[in-house]
Amino acid sequence: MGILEGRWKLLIIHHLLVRQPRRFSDLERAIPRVTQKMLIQQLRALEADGVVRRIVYPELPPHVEYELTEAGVALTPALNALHDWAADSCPGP
Amino acid sequence: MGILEGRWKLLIIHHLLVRQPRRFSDLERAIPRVTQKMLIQQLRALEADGVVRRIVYPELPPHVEYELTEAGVALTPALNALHDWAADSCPGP
DNA sequence: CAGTATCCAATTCGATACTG
DNA sequence: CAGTATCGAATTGGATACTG
Repeated sequence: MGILEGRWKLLIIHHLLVRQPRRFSDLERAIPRVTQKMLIQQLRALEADGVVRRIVYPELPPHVEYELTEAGVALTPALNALHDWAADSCPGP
Repeated sequence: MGILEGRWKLLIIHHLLVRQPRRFSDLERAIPRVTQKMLIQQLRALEADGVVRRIVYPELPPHVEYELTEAGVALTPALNALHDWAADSCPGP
């Protein structure tokens, strides 16, 4: 375990679950306060953990897409459960 | 969100779900590589987040127990889902 | 037993600038 | 567009010693 550590991984996976695939700049826009550095760092980590797949289209300008692997998609129930919990237990006005 | 960050929180909650309540030294033994400092630190954070309740028995020697609040118990489905996912997606030989 | 207190190393994170 | 490089600040984590 420990695969889901880091402030951004859950958010990244969440946004990939909402819409797939996503381009790098797409994710950048979807997650407002993340820096490029953190985004790429966490994406690489998720890739290394087998949760995210990186697809490069050798075009100009560069085109890279990210999508969830099967293992990544399999996180859906867990993320939903976490989301529900957060909605119930961390109510905001 | 971000309540579950930190290396130990999920472990602490897990052990509290397994058996409640737990004394401090209990948790210390249950989580081998945690230091006292980190354990108390994370427990305080969980307490502040309303996930864990701390109960002090004014005895000698001191006696303190920790248990999950309702919000903490409500994490059960999420933790189970994560556990299942880990079992499926991070297979070890 | 259930913590505190210190000190120090390692890691994380953000801002900024630059590149193919 | 999709990164890489570098720096420094902040946070986190561990070891150790001590206390009511």
